[in-house]
Amino acid sequence: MPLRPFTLLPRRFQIRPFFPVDRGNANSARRALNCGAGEGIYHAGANGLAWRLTSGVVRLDNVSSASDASFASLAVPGDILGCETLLFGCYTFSATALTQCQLSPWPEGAGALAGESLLASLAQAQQRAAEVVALRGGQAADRVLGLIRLFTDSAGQVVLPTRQDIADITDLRFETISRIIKTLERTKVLLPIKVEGVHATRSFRVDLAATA
Amino acid sequence: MPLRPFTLLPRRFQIRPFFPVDRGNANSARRALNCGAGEGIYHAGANGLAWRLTSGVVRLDNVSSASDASFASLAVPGDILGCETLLFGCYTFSATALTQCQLSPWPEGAGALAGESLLASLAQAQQRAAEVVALRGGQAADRVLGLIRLFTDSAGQVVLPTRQDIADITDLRFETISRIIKTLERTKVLLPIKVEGVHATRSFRVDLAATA
DNA sequence: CGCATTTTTGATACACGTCAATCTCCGTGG
DNA sequence: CCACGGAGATTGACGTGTATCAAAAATGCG
Repeated sequence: MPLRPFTLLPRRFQIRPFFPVDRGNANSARRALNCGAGEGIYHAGANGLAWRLTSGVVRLDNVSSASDASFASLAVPGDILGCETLLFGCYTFSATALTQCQLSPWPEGAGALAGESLLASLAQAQQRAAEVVALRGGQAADRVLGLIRLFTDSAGQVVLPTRQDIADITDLRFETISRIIKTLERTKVLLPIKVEGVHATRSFRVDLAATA
Repeated sequence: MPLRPFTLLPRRFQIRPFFPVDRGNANSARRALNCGAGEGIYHAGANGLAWRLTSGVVRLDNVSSASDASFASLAVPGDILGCETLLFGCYTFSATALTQCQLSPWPEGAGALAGESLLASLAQAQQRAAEVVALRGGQAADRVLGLIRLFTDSAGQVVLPTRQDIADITDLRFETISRIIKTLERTKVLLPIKVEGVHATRSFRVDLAATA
C-alpha cells in the first residue's frame, strides 16, 4: 500500500523516499535519467535497468520491512548502480538522489561488459566501500567533515543533503549534525551561499584549510 | 624502517601486521596461498597478484603513513582481493588474514575476466560494502553480534579475531568488546570451545536464538 | 617456570543521544 | 502581498553508552 508523498509521520519514520514514479517505459527506452535531490530512483525488489551515475550523489538503502529503510552505501559519479538486477532480475537496494543527479543506462555499449571497464568498476566499488566505512568511524565532527569533503565540488562549493540524511550516513543524530554544521559555520569552515532551487541551509562555500 | 614482529608498543599502535614474507616467487607461480590468523597477505603500495578468497576472513586497511593503518573493509569467501593491482600495478589496501585463510590467484582462467563472472563479483562487492557499513552502526552489542554472525560457520561454530581487530572493525574499543563478549558468554549466547591452534578466548559455539 | 601478549575488570569522564521547545524557510491560498 | 502551515533546522537541559585510564588476571610460548 503506497503512501502519498506527504504523510503525518516525521521524516525518519517515513517510507524513505516517495516512489510514485513509474519509469517502466522510460527504462526500456534506455534514456538518460535526471533526478532532483530527495527523489527516489528505484526501489529494492523492483526490476529495471542498471545505471552509471554521471553526476550527483546517490544513497543506497537496505529495505527490510516495507516501512523501514537503513543506510547501506553511497554512490558518487562514475559508480555503477543496481548491477545486481542484471543477475537476479531485481534490485537489492533502494536508491535515492541526495543531490541533483544524472544517470545513464549501463552497460553503455555492446562490448562494455568485457575486460578492463568492468574491472575498473570493481576496483572503484571497493574503494567506495572504504570511503563510506571511514564516514562511520572516529569523532562526530571528523565524520561530518569527511562527508563534506565527499560532497564538495572542484570549485569549493557544496550542496549538502538534509541533516537527517547526513545523520543516517554517519550514524549520528540529526541534532548532532545540526550542532556540528553550525559550529563549522561559526568557525568559518562553511560559508552559507545562495544556490538556485536549493534549501538555504544546505549550500556552502567550503574552506577546509580553516579546520587545521 | 621495518619493525620487528614484537615491539614495545601496544598492539593498536603497531604497524599493523608483520610483512616479512616475500611471496615474489610463489606469486609468479600462481599457486594457491594459505595464511594463518593474523598473517599479512599483501601490503598497500606493493605489487603482486589479485586473489579470490576461498575460505576465511580477510581484513583490508588503508595505510596512510608508514606506521598507521586504519580499517577499510572486510573480505569473506568468494570475494576478490587486490584487483586494483591489475589496473594500477600496486595494491591500494593492505590485507591481513583474520582467521585461517585460503586464496587462489585471480582471474582463474583465460575467459574468466569476461561477462557474468566479473559482474557477479561487482554485485558481491557492493553487497559486502553494505554489510561492513552495518557493522559500524547502532548499539555496540548489536555490532558485535553482527560480526559474530558474519564469522560463524554453517555448523554454528565461530573463531573470532582478536578483541582489537573486532574493535577496529566495529569502531569500538577493545575493552568494550571484551565486556560485550563476556556478557554474551554469561547469557549463554557464546559457549567457549577448544579448537586446535586457536587462542582459548576466541572460539565458541554460537546460539543466536538466545539473543532474542 | 617466566615473560610477553591479550583479555578481563573496575572507576570515572565525556561525547553524543534524547526529549522538547522554538525558529526558519518556503510553498500555498486567500 | 501577506497570513498560514508544514517540513526541516536550531538550541537547551539533561541522561547514558562508551571511552579512557589503570591494574590484575589469563593464556601461550620459549
